[in-house]
Parts: sequence; C-alpha cells; structure tokens
Amino acid sequence: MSIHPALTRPGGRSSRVLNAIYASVGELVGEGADKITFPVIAERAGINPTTLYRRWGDVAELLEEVAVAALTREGESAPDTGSLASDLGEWATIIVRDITRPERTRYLRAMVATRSGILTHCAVTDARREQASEMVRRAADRGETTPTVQQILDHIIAPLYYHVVFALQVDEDHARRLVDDVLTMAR
Amino acid sequence: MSIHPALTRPGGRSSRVLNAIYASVGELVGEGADKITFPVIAERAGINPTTLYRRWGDVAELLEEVAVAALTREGESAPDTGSLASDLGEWATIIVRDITRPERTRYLRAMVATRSGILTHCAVTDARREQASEMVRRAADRGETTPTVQQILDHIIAPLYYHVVFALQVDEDHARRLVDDVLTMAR
DNA sequence: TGCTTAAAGCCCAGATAATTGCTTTTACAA
DNA sequence: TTGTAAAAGCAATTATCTGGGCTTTAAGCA
Repeated sequence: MSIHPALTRPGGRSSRVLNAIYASVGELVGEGADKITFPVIAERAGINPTTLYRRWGDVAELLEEVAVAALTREGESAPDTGSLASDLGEWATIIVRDITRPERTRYLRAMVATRSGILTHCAVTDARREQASEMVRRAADRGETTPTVQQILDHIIAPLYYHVVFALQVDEDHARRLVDDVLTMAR
Repeated sequence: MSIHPALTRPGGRSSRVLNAIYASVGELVGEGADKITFPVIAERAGINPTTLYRRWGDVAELLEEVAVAALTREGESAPDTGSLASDLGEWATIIVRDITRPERTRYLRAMVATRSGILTHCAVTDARREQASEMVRRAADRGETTPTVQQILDHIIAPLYYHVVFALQVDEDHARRLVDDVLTMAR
C-alpha cells in the first residue's frame, strides 16, 4: 500500500522514487538535520533534484506532505476499558508516549512552521476528535456522565500538544492530572 | 529604551543598526515573507549582510531573538476586577485578541520552528505564569476558592495557544468557555 | 581632544541552491 | 507488441548564500 497521494501513473518507477523521497525526508527530519534542501533530500534518496523542484515548488510543501503522512496513520483506535476514566487515562498515556518521541516532536513542529498547513492540522486533530467522540459515546451508552468532546480536546489534547510543541515538561503524571481535571468538569 | 540584549558598547551606531535589523525582521515576519535570509534582512535594514553572519550564525537564532523580544514585552499586568472569574475572563479575552493578530501568530510559529528555542519558550510562558499567580494570589487573599496556577495554564493558556498555532478556530466565546471550565474545577 | 578598539562596512571568491531545455526511461493501454 | 506521453534524468546556466581578509567608522575614555 502506498501512503502518498494519487498519481496519474502510480506504478513502478514513480512509486519507487516517491517512496525513496518520503523515506529520505523522514530520515532527515528524524535525525534533526538543520539543512533540509532539495539537493540534500535528492542525494539521499538517490534521485535527481530536478524531480523535486518540478513536483513540489518548495521544500516546505514536501515537508508538510510527509508530515501529514507520518502523523495520520490509520488504525489507531481509542481504548475501551469499560470506564471513561480509565479510557482517557490510557489514551492520554499513549498520546504522551507518541508525541514525545523526538521525531514526532520534530514533525509536529515542522508542520506548525509551514504556513499552508491548515489541511494537515485538520487531518491530525480530526483523528483525535474521532477517538474522543468514540469514547464519550460508549461512556454515554453505559449511562456515565461525561465531559463534552470539545472539553476533552481542550483540556487533554491541547495541553499535551502545547507542552510538546513549546518544549515544556510533559510526562505521564501530568497527563493523568489532566484527565482528572476533565473528569471533574463532568460532575 | 532598547529592547535588545546588552552590548559592550551600547550607544550610537551599533544600537541604530540593531534596531534597524529588528525592525526589518519584524516587517518580514509581519508580511509573511517566505524567504527570510540574511541578505534579504540586511538589504531591508540598509546594512551589510556580513554583520548578520558575524553576530548570529544562523537566521533561526536571529528570528528567535526578535520573536522573544516581540512576545515578551513588559508592562502587561494581570487584570484586577475584584473576582477571579472576571479577572480570568478579561485576561483570556486580552490574550485571544493578542495572539490571533496575524503577526503574533507568525511569531509564535516561527518561535516553535526554531529547535533551540527552549529559552524563548520559557520567557514567553513565564510571563503568563506570573500573571496567573498574581490573580490566584489576590483571589486567595479575598478568600475565594481557586484552581491552581498549573490548572489555569493547562486549561486556558494551553488550549488558546494550541488553537492558534495549529490554525484552529479561536474566539472570545471559546475563551470564556475555557474560563468556565477552569472555575468548575475549583469547586 | 585625540586614542583605542569593538563593531560595521566593503570586496570578493567559493560553495550551494534554483532553474531550464533537452534527452531518456518506462508504465499503461491500444 | 508497439505507440505515447508522463515522469525522471542529465547537463549547463544562473542566482543566491556564506564567510574570510581587510578597511573604515565612531563610542567611550584618559
């Protein structure tokens, strides 16, 4: 399966090249390279820089494309432990572990830096909103009193991402405290 | 008054040049220029690029310095209206108005993008923490039940900044809702 | 007033990035 | 098969960045 957008001619070489490009960018971002330019990417991917200049006008565009691919993998479903409290606790922990990984942090920041990244941001945050709704729906079905989805996003997701992006302290204890705070609101 | 860091020889030319540089960067960031390089900055500031290469090794460093100067102006004190509820409401409104201004948003994003920006981030967030403590202290003196400073930061500041940085919807209604949520926690 | 010296300017060369016209490859379909 | 056109490669050119050596300016001080 290919992660990248539809091509008019998706098979063979184009696909191979595109995968090499994505991988190359991924590596560079992962290792925190400070000079991410088309020539550098091209060399590592073993392809010609011209290809990059033609397909994407600007490094930022490519970067964003790769970031969105990396940050919006499918298949992440919300925990289902039987109570909203522990669902949220587990969920928050997973998220903390995910976004504090250095390359994730870099992707997040790179994404923020690109000015055109509105679509990207939506893609990323929508996934979280889905998961939150899922958990809230299940809790409501069980008859639990729940906070709103918006409250969960505002008071768990936002602080976590905020801390990561602004290089502040985040850990699982903090995540748990956020969950407690949100649950307080539901009562 | 100069906003920039101490120089061994603060008067006259150096100062003039530095102000020109800061102004130049400010303009470029403000108008959303996509190519912010030393030569570009230098030309607009009417100075020599060499100066920039010598004083700052990297555009990111200069950008960060300007961002921190722009984002941490002194003299912003917390509202004092007589109750924590309205203090927070007013405070949140002020912050929303501030950070949704296009050039502010760009500064925030630029700051995030620089990898070395940890000091910057602290400077910015510390100011908010100060203000929050101030309001909480006054409320406590009046005998009000208050949320913790950390809760205020996590549940008002973080969501607001998060929304701005990730290009999500923010408005004063939203800010008010966040304040309500935080006050709920105090009870 | 002149001296001293940090800081800015100037010139310039080497390196790297961005562009462009043309050629070659090759996936897809008739 | 074979035709065809999209996509990648190549090579040559241009633009731009980067930074060093040296000169000039001017702030602060004796």
